[in-house]
Amino acid sequence: MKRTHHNGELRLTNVNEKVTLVGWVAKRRNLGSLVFIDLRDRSGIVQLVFDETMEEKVKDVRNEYVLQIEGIVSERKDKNPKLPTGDIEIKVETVNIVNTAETTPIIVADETDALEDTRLKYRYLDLRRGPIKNNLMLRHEVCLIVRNFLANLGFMEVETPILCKSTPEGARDYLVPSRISNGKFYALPQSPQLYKQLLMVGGIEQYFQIARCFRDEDLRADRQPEFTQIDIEMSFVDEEDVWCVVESLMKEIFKKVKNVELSAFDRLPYVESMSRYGSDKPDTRFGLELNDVSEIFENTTFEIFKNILDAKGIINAICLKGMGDKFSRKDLDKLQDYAKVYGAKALSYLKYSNNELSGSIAKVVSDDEKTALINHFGLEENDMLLFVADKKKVAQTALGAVRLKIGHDFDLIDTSKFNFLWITNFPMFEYVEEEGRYVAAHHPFTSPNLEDVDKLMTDQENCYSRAYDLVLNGYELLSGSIRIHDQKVQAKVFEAIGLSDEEAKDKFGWFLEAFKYGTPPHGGVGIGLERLIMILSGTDNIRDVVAFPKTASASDLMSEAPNEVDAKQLKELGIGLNK
RNA sequence: GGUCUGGUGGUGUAGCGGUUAACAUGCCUCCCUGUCACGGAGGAGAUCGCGGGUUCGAUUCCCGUCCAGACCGCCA
Repeated sequence: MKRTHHNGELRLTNVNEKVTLVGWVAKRRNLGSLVFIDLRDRSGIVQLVFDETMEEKVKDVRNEYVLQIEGIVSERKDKNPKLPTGDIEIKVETVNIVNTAETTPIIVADETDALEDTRLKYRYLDLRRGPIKNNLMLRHEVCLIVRNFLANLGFMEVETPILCKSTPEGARDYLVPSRISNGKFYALPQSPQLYKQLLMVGGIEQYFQIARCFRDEDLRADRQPEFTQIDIEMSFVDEEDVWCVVESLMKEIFKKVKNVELSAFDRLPYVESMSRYGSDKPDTRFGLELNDVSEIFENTTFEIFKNILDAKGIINAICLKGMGDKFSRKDLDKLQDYAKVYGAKALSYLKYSNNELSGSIAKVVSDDEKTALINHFGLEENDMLLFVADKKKVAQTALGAVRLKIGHDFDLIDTSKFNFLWITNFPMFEYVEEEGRYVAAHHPFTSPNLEDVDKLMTDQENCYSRAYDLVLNGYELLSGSIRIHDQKVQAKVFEAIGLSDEEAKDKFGWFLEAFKYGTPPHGGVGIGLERLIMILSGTDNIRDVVAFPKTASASDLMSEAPNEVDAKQLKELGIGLNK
């Protein structure tokens, strides 16, 4: 179909040119024998003018009709500074109505109307609008940068299987029944983890893939059941090598997309991140750091604090400078409810005013303790302290969540910043009370810290790993690790998480078999592409950066997937219906 | 699995124990030669998500359910 220009690109320099344009009717303004039509294509909008000789031909044209027109680019008398093409318009000479359109359920031209569920049901109409389309274009641009940049560094892209063997540990798998082997199942990959490690065994040395991953877990504003990972793995490397590649990749992306020069990324060990921010993905664009004030209450007579300290819990506090008068009793109750969501039993507070501490625990805190608090925080008029006393992890995460909420609610966050932060030295294991055992905090192929290898069996609690996350503005942008390449260490790790030789062989034997034949030291990362695009585009909703996303209940409002299938299909798969 | 919020013309909202269910926008008809959120006149369009209960009477109150969203659990 003939077309000489893209609508949004026409400028004064095109004046007097004869052009052929195509697109959708974004808006029409009929002034009788003079008609204006805004014609939209992917590049933008241009105004068409139809004079009295043309009016008859377009009088039945409606929004979203598809037109092809020929006309002359002309300079406007009244320019529209709001439009990139606002200096010119097209005097139309011929018009071809290529297709008609019914009245659309959402008004494409009005980008504020319609709630998200309606927009999702008619996603193809939502895509005609600017915001989602621009995010997809940005995503495309980033993927191109990634491919070119990594290829130039010597990485090669390899596709790994989508139909995989189900791995028991970790996220819930999406299962695919096998028709040829009734009763057996494939799993969709949670990530290409095992395959990319086998590529390292296979001598690929530097691999990457823009890989689709699947996890059958509940959704969140930043989580979809299927998502894309920029997956990278490298042989003969340690942490510094991996971090260097990732940093330079991020610098390239931010330079090209945002024209921002990133400085070297900060690093923070996991334990310190938890104690200072109460999170392993801290937003460091603002302060309000957590303080462990347990020592001040060492000899407290306040029963609740005493019991918590006796049970090896901690008293955590944050200091809100000059904000005491910003919190009413009701606000503090609400904030306490918020802390309770994260498992805290209470959120206590003390306000400092007229050289005195008052508040929820003022009566049960001794004068010595008050003096110690005032000195510790250097309290001044109208400062306020918030406390969570609990098991260490609860005290940290609950107060960390409160910290973040206050940061958001009081606009303490400098949104112009991009704070990259490596979180390092993650714990190797995590104790799961329900199962009564330690599990791998990352995955069981993560290498322990070399100095902690001896602790694998004796002191799991204090065993740290060579896993790392890259955090950007409070989002976990990627996870990665240096993997185990030594079979003996691997066997110890399996033993530590209570996996017998037999079980390990049954579950991962196909994978471990490969490690017998000369495995290079290797490591890598998986970068969450959607989260990166979210931050680059400034949205906090992952659905805004996915062409056809799922709802919170993992369904597609447009196609109505998942759906019931024919009994015949199930029979072929050897799956019975409980009906 | 849990907590919370929402569901009213095509779309977005208002409302309320008894209404002719309101407003904006979109849609339809007519008028209009410089609009660009065009303007003007008129019109159509809603069993108030679904089921049950309370009540003389429920869109409104209660219970259940479905859908959408946020969060906790979960996400090696």
